[in-house]
Amino acid sequence: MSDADVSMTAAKRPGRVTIVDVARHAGVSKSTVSLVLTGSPLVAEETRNRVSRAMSDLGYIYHRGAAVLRGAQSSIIGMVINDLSNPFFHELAIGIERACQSGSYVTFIANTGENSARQTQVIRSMREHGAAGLVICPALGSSAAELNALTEGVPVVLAMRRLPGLRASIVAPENRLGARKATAHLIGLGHRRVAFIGGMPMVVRDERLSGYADALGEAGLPFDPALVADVLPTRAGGASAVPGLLGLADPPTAALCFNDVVAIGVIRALTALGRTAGRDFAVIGFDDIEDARHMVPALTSVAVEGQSLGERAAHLLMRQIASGTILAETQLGPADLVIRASCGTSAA
Amino acid sequence: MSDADVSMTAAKRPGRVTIVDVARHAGVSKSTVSLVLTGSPLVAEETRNRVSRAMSDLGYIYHRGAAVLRGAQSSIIGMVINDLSNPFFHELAIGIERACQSGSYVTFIANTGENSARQTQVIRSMREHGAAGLVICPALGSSAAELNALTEGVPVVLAMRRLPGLRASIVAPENRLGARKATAHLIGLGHRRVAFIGGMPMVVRDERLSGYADALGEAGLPFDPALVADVLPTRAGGASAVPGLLGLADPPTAALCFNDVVAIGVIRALTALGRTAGRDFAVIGFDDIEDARHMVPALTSVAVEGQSLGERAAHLLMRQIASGTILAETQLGPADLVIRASCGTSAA
DNA sequence: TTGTAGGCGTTATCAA
DNA sequence: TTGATAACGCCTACAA
Repeated sequence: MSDADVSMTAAKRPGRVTIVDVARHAGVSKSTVSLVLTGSPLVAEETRNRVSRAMSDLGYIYHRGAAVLRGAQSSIIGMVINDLSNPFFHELAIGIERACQSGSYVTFIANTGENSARQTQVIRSMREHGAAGLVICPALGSSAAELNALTEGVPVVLAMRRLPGLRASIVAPENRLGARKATAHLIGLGHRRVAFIGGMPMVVRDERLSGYADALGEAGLPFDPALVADVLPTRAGGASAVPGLLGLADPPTAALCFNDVVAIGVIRALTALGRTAGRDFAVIGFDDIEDARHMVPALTSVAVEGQSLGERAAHLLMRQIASGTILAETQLGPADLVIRASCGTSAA
Repeated sequence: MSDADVSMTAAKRPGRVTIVDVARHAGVSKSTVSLVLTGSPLVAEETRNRVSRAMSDLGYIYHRGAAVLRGAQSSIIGMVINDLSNPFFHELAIGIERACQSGSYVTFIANTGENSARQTQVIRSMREHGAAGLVICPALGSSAAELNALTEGVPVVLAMRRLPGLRASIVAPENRLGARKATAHLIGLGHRRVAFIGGMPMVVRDERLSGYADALGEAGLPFDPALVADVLPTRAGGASAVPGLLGLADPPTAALCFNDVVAIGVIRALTALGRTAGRDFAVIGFDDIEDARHMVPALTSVAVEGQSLGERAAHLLMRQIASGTILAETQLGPADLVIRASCGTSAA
């Protein structure tokens, strides 16, 4: 009880207004203010109005941290995204956010940039801030064991990318089926040499590659490793694969790309080499980002509905938070081929 | 791998590990644990190790909310973005996030979708969660008075969009100058009828329109309201303006677009009408989003460096948070014309 | 170098 | 219907 403290208090910051201040101003106890805040029906109409007026008079702001400390449910949902510069993940994030808003949760977002060390940091940080649940698109090289430890006690939904061994729910598209349909379409157009471009070693890529192989097998075509280009799933990665593929002794006439961003890079590289996608070379992407339909030529792609995938992930998570259970449930979304100009109408 | 639901036993509700648990496990007092947490040099090496081991043994997670309640600095920075589906704002957000990370702040993001009621909600929510500062791209129709009340006591930096009357710092590009340079370039190519497409009534749009008018005036050309299309700053908005403009008695041969997204819509509409941007009609965008350089034709645009703008906004904010002051400082960033194919090399 | 005693803003429990 | 009081997990004194 020092005098110094008292004078400091008097000169305190733009004094944070607390329920005690509100209570004094309204002439009630702080318990009553709390009852008003939590919307209790026990408080008299007259009193409620007086308290509400006091709150706006004083510019009171609810201190959620204190409430959570006392035991209230946290309303924070954390989103951990591997690559926000890919428009697809951005669409996914919008969907998650929309659903969270309608459930009156607040989203926390972090971009890991495929860096698993950074991912560890941000997940820890979100937990320190009391996140009630997490939607994670794991960065490349994530360790399931580490993530399990890090997310102990909170529900987690993986979006798009599975991570074998992780105790979490999963929302993802039918990658294998989608890739099979796309490849079959190219084969149906008369292509016999179809490349698969892009993607790093991880489940999504393996699934899409399997679908590609499925379609080749069904058509009696050989799986030629020379036609599979392991490049970064970026525009630059896609572009970098093209010269090598076209320089093969028996070059491909079509390609299924790991995602739309890669496809955009491929189309750009083709253009630079004087070829036209959809006429000289068929290109199909994956994800069907919004840009796909606005490109020239418009990009044929496998639509996975990023926004609604995000919404479903968020709903699945919110359900677990509300029920206090942690599930390991898998929801598969559609992957439908949307045919546009970039794959042409028949083999060149 | 079945997708059947596997529910794990949930909710060991009363099981939060606190510093008291850590202290007991390590055989020290909770103050000592606190000292270790805050990195105090006062604690013995041996003790520190024992405590650290106890923390990882028990899976302890720091409770930042409790620390903030006690008086620690909040490490949350809120980003309030008007339209995350525009790649430009996404680049801005990445820049903000990167800077915040390097300052060991955590970002909170919310997309208002140009809805000012929603903006009020999310700002209130961020404050309830103890945000130390806010970066805001105000939604259309924001009220300065309301925002002033809502952000009382925390530093705010407006990014891109000013809001007259708001007590806040501002980081924005030289819109007027950039628009003037772009328009002058079109005029220099021989165009005499230059349209301005897109944008809603707000400061950014007024600035860019003023720059456009400046350049017309300098060249002795008239400002013709018929050439100014007030459409939504979206792809669809841009596309919708084209037929009307081309149908004028004395149609434009070039257009400066409010932003790149609008320009993309314009180019698409031109293509649909059998015209080619850069050959039959010159198009310049604004912002220079990453996609601009990958389009066909590549989009001439006014580069405003979204990521570095975001970084500067974040730095300005963090400086204010650290110093405990609230400034109203304006920082103007560059707006440089990047010439690519979409504006052609001479008037058609 | 470590331990003890509050108190931050809120809510839950009990009384009144 | 409202009020007093005790936590929640952490940090800042101050004492040992």
